[in-house]
Amino acid sequence: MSRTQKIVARVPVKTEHGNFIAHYSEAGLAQLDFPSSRSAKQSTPDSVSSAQIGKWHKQTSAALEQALANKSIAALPPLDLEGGTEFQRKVWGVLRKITNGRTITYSELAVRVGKPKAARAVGSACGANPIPVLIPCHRVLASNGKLGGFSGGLDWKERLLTLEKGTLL
DNA sequence: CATCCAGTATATA
DNA sequence: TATATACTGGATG
Repeated sequence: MSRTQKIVARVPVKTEHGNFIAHYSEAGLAQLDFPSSRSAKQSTPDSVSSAQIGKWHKQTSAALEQALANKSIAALPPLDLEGGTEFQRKVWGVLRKITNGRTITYSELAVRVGKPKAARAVGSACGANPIPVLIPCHRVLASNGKLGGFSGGLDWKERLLTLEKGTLL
């Protein structure tokens, strides 16, 4: 996928689970990365360069903390989903409707976007989700109860689910 | 129970 | 154009 988005700021978000990195474009929050490894190349994150981004970041931080504390998210900053196809945006839209602690299967998700046979494609769409946690891609399970996979590492998916469901399985 | 296969949207080589 | 995916349900051995 070609993210032609222009990231104007990368700001670290400190949480009890680590240092996430929020990427902002002119339109809003464009991407969120899990702590460590992957984006260890965070070349000196541009500091907050405008009041608007500062405001968005405040919302992002709050939302992330709430999500990681198993609380309902009060507000989200505008999301810049420019990089997604229509199909992917539909999938992400459905994901955002999944309430705290609830899970869904890839196939049901496929049904909800009008393509009951596209469970596999749904998996790809989830993987393309630029904003994990806030767009709960971790609440999607395979129909047989398996976790499937997760971009940020299966350990995260498990951790998040355990956190939300109290006890997984 | 282990494989295989088609159907589907995207990405990558 | 071919292959590989965060899949699934059905067919086959």
